[in-house]
Amino acid sequence: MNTRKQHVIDIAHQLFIEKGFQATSIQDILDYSGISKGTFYNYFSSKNELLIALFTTLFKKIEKGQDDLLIGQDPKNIEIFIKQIQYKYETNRANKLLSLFDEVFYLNDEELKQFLKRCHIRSIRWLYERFIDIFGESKKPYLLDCAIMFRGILQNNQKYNSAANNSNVSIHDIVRYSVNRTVTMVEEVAETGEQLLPPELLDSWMPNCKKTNKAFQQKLYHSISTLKKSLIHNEDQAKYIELLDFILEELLHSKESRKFLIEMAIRSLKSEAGSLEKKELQQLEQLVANYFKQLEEAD
Amino acid sequence: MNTRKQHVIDIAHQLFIEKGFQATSIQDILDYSGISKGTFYNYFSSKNELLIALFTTLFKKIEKGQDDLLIGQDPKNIEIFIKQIQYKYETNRANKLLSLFDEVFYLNDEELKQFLKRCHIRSIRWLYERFIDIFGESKKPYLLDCAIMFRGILQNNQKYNSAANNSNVSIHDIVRYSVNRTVTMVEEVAETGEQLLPPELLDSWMPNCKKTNKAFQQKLYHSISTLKKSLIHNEDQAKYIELLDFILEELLHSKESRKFLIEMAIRSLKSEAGSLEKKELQQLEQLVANYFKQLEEAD
DNA sequence: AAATAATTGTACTGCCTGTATAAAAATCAT
DNA sequence: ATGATTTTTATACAGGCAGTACAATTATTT
Repeated sequence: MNTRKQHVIDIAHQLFIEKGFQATSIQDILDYSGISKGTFYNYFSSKNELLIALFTTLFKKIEKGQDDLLIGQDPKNIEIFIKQIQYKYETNRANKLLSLFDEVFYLNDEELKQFLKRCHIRSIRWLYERFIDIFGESKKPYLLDCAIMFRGILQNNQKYNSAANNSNVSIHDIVRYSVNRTVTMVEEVAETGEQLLPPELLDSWMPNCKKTNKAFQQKLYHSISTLKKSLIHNEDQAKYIELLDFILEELLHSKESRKFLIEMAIRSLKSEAGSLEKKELQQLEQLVANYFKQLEEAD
Repeated sequence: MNTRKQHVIDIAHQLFIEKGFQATSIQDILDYSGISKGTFYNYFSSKNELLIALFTTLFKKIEKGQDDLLIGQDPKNIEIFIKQIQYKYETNRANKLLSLFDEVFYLNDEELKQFLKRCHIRSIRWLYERFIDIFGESKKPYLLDCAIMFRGILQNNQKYNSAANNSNVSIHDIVRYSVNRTVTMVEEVAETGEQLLPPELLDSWMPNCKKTNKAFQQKLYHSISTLKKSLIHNEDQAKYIELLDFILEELLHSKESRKFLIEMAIRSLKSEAGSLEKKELQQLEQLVANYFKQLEEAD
């Protein structure tokens, strides 16, 4: 990667650590890195893209560090696992990755959200597979649940421990404590047979990005809600809202959206709309047209 | 409370559920509730204040609901506890409270953050005290850890279960499963004597809001970082940054800030500052003056 | 040296939160 | 009921933000 671009990422990372993502303006990044706005948008199409680039490099680094710890070692050895987790959390802490991750997850950007979800699932899957190494194939049906709970236990212990900053407990202690709890849990649920989520779910989570679909949903939702808003004080409000809700429903929740119905609904709205809504309706029409075009291409 | 004001809160709540807090603009709230901007800012001093008002009413409602379930019942009975937790999570889900809470925690507003932290600690304390009811005084030293871990287990189980929306596991099952794990954990740590956080910490967390202090910190930090930024291309950058960092350090991390040193530092900066920085320096001076005044009043 | 690509500076759009204020409407006190 | 006070409205405004547009300049390739 371009060293200049990497330099911008590093500066941004530093600023995100100090002030948080949302509190850091693009102008801040420009001032500190000494590049111009044009160059920034030549490198990244948006602030969120920069964040994705940052996360990508950090996650790669962490994954590599974790994998290196396993090389030439016995995967069954739980001490290695502890070292791996400890490494991850120490790196996270140094980079304030967890806060950043939390802060950013609920931003109103489908692409970013999908990316973060994928990272998330990836790390759960990693845990799950390491648990198979450690606890054996026979415990498999319970290990997704245990991976999820281990994550919760560790994360919360870590969070409250750093809140109690006077505490002299080290990350190593926290990891060991959390692992100890998990070992007992695995034994217990394997004994009683209790299960919440079957591990097969992981497969259905992984490839299922549907990125374009989600982005479409967001745009669609935005368009419909703008239209609804512009109708608030209209006398035939109820009728129009019904039509808009129908379009939404038909596009998102029916197995196969009926194109002619939706087109008819939009036409009907257009014929009675004021000039203000007309522009928005045209956008909606375009959006729907693109959606169907894309569907046909996929066949 | 004013019914009109409550109505605005309800409308806002609905919008936050549908679109999220950040994606809902004040204009949206005005349009849907039919009030004017002036009235809005008469009711709430900011969007964040509105959110605090919303959280306050919701939390009160949940706490009351939980307490009502305990009336006339045996506090030792774990079934009642399960019902209480189930009630809380069902209400949370209906109100999307957890997402809202997560979304909003990292906004750049100290007052809001302090408020949310207090809510957080409050709920952990509630768990801890219920655990004392259930598991007995003898287990007390381990019950803060267990409350924290229970929260993590439950929250994660719940999160992944709703992600796997095809799952037919009910909230009740998730709560019961999580409680079962916790019961074993309590026994285990009481046996082995492992402890991360002593419960006495709760007391030191609770009253210690230091709201004004935190708000001051935020303003101070902002002021210093603006000044730093304006010095980026200054030749004596390093010297000034050193001075600024000293002021920050002395004000925030020394037991008793030495007023005369800080005033001297600011004077020295002022004497050599450009006109641009002068305005910002004056604000910093004012901020520091107010801080010391407040300290003296507190004595 | 010419052609191509990267970078800069600046002005712009459009959205946002929050402020200011004068006019209108509603409520209260006498 | 009327005069005083508070609440509400409408509207314009300030300042900050992300992102776009584009012509002028500087680097890099060929």
